[in-house]
Amino acid sequence: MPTISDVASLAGLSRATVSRVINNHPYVTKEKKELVMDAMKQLGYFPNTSAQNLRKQKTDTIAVLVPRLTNPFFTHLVESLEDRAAEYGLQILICNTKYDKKRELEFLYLLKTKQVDGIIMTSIENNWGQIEEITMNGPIVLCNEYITGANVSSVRLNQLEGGYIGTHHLIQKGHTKIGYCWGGVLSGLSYDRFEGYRKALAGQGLSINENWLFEGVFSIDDGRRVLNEISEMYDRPTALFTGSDEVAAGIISEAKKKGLHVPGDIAVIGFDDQPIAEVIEPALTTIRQPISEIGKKTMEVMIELLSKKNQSDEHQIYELPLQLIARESS
Amino acid sequence: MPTISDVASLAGLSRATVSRVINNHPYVTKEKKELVMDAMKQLGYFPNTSAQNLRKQKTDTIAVLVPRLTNPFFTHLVESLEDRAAEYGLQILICNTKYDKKRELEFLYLLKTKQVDGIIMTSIENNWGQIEEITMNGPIVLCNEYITGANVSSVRLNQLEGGYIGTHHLIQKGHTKIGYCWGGVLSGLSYDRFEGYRKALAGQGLSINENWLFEGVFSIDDGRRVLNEISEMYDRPTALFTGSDEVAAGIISEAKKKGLHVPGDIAVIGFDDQPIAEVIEPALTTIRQPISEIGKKTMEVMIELLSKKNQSDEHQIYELPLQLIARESS
DNA sequence: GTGAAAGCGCTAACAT
DNA sequence: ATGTTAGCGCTTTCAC
Repeated sequence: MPTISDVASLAGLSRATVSRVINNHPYVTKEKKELVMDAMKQLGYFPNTSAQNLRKQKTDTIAVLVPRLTNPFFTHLVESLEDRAAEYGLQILICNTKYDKKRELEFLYLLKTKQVDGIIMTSIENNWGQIEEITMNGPIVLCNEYITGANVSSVRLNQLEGGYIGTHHLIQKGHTKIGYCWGGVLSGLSYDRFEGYRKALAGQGLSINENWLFEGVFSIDDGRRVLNEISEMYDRPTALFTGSDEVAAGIISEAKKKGLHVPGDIAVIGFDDQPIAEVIEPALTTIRQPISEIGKKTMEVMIELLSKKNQSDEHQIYELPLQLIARESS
Repeated sequence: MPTISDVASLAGLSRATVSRVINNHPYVTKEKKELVMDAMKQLGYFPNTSAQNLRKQKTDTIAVLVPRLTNPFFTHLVESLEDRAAEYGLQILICNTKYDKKRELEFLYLLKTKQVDGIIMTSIENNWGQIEEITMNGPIVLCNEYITGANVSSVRLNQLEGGYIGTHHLIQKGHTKIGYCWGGVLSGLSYDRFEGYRKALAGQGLSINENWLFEGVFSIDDGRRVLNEISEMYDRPTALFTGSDEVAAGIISEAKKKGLHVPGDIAVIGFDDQPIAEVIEPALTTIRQPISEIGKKTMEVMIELLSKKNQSDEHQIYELPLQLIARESS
C-alpha cells in the first residue's frame, strides 16, 4: 500500500503539500494540486485513517448504543441518526448492547480508547454513577431513553404523557381492568410512562392490580407469554398497555390462537407505530413516536457539543411530542 | 488523557514493559506486572486504539455490509455474525448501503483506508469488476448474496432450490397462474431463485407470464403496491412467490383490506421465516433460511482468511440447506 | 505557496 | 526479564 511519502516523491513535492491537498487546505497552487491528484490516482493511494486519527486526535465517528438491533424501532432511529451524521461528515458506529451492563460499559470505553468522538445512548443499563465518569472523555447525549441524575443533554419524548394518553384512551373505551407491560428496569423512560399509566388510572379512581403488571417483556414471543399468563388468571384484565408494537403483536396473535377476540375479550395498545402495527389484524392502536425527528435533533445536539471546545456542564432537555393512533385493537 | 509514557514513569518502568502488560506478553515478572496494573488503574489509563492500529497494521475489525438495516433478516444475520466475531476478539462495523452503489463503494474503501481488516458483503450493488480490485487490500467474503464472476469465498443457500420448492409447493396446491416478486437486480441470488421458479413451472409445462413479474419489491408497502396492481388486472395470478416475508405481509394485509381471501383468492409465499410470518393472519407459508448458521459459517471463513498471510486465489463456496415451512397462506 | 522537522501513542526488534 | 530505539503514516507548526 502506498503512503503519503510515495505520493510526495512521485509528484516531486513534499509530504506537507500532499497532506494539504488531502485536507483541502488553501494556499496550494492549482498546478501542484493537480500533480498531487495525478500521483494519488496513479498509485491508488488512500490515506491511512488510523494515522489521521492519531495525529488529529479525533475520529469523526460517533458511537450509537442500541439495546436490541432486531427491534425495528431502533434500526429506524439509527437510520435517522445516520442520515444526519452523514450531512456533517461523521461516521456512525452501531453498538448492540443486548440490554447487557457489561457490554454497554465496554462500548462506553470507546470514548476512552479514542475510537469515537462522542456517544449517543438510546438505552441505559448501568447506573448513572458508572457512566458519569466517562463524560470526561467526550460528549454523551441521551436519545429517547433517559435516567434521573444524568447531567448530559437529552432528546426525548414526554413518556408520562404517552402512558397517560394510552391508558386514558382505554379507560374511555370503558375499560377499568387495565394491565401494563414493560421491558427493562423501571427508571427514566419506563418510570415516567408507568407514572402516566398510574395517573390516568388514579384520575378515574382506579387503582393498580399488581397481578396485571408484567416486566421483562420485549419481543413478540414475550407478548405471547404474557397472554398465556393472563388466560390462566381467574381475574383477568380486559385491556393491556404494552411497551412496544412487537409485544402487542405477540399478544394479539396468541389471543387469536386461543380463540379470544381483540378488542372484545382483550384490548391491546402498542407503542412506536411500527410497520407491523398496520399489518396485524386487528390493526394496532398505538402511540406514535416521531423517530425521524428525534434522531435528527439528537445528532444536531451532538454536532453542537463537538464543535465547542470547553465541555461546559450545562445540559439541555429537548422534548418532542407523542401522538395516539387509534386503530382497531382497542 | 494519560499515555503509555505516563504509566511507565508512574510505575518506574519502561514503555516497553507497559506495552507487554497491555498485550499479555510473557516474560514480565508478577511484581512488575502488578506495578504496571496499579499505575494504569491509578491514572485511569486506556490505550489509544488509533495508535495501536497504526503500529500493528490491523484493526481487528470487520465491516459487514447490509442493504437495509430495517429489514429484520439482516439484523438477525448481523447479530449472528457479531456473536461469532466476539468469540474471536473481533469488532464489527455495520455498514448500511441502502442498496446504493456509491455508498457500497465508499464502505469497500474502508479496506483501503485500513479501518477494517476484512469485509463481509450480504448484498452486492456494484459489478464485480468494481469490487474485485479491492480484494487486493484484504479478504472479502460473500454472505447469502453472491454474483457471477466473484473470485472470493462465499457462504450461501441454494437459491435455485428455494425458488423451486416454493413454486412447486404452489403448483401442488393446484395453482397454475403464479406471479413472482423480487427486489433488486436479477443477478446471483435473485437470478438463481428466479431460475428455480422458472424450472418448477417448466416442469409442469407452465410458462411465465411477464405481466405477473414484479421487480423493485422490498418492503411491506411495496407488497401493498403489488397487490393493488394485481387487483386491477383482467387476467390475475392466483398465487404469488415473494422475495421476503415483509413483502408477503404487505400483500396479505392489502388483500384483506380489499376483501380478497388468502389463500382462496390469492395464495402467497414468503421468504426468510421472520417473526412476522407467524403473527400475520393467515400465517405465512415461507422458506426458512438458516440465518444463525450462515452467519456463523461466514465469520469462520473470514477468521480463517485473516489468519493466513498469503492471499491465495483459491476460494470456496459453502452451501447451506433451505426449508419450506408450510402454513396457511398457501 | 512550499518544505523541514517534530511528534501523535504505541509496538517490536534488538540489545543487554 | 527489561530497556533502548526506530518507526507505523499522517498533520502541523515554523521557517523561508
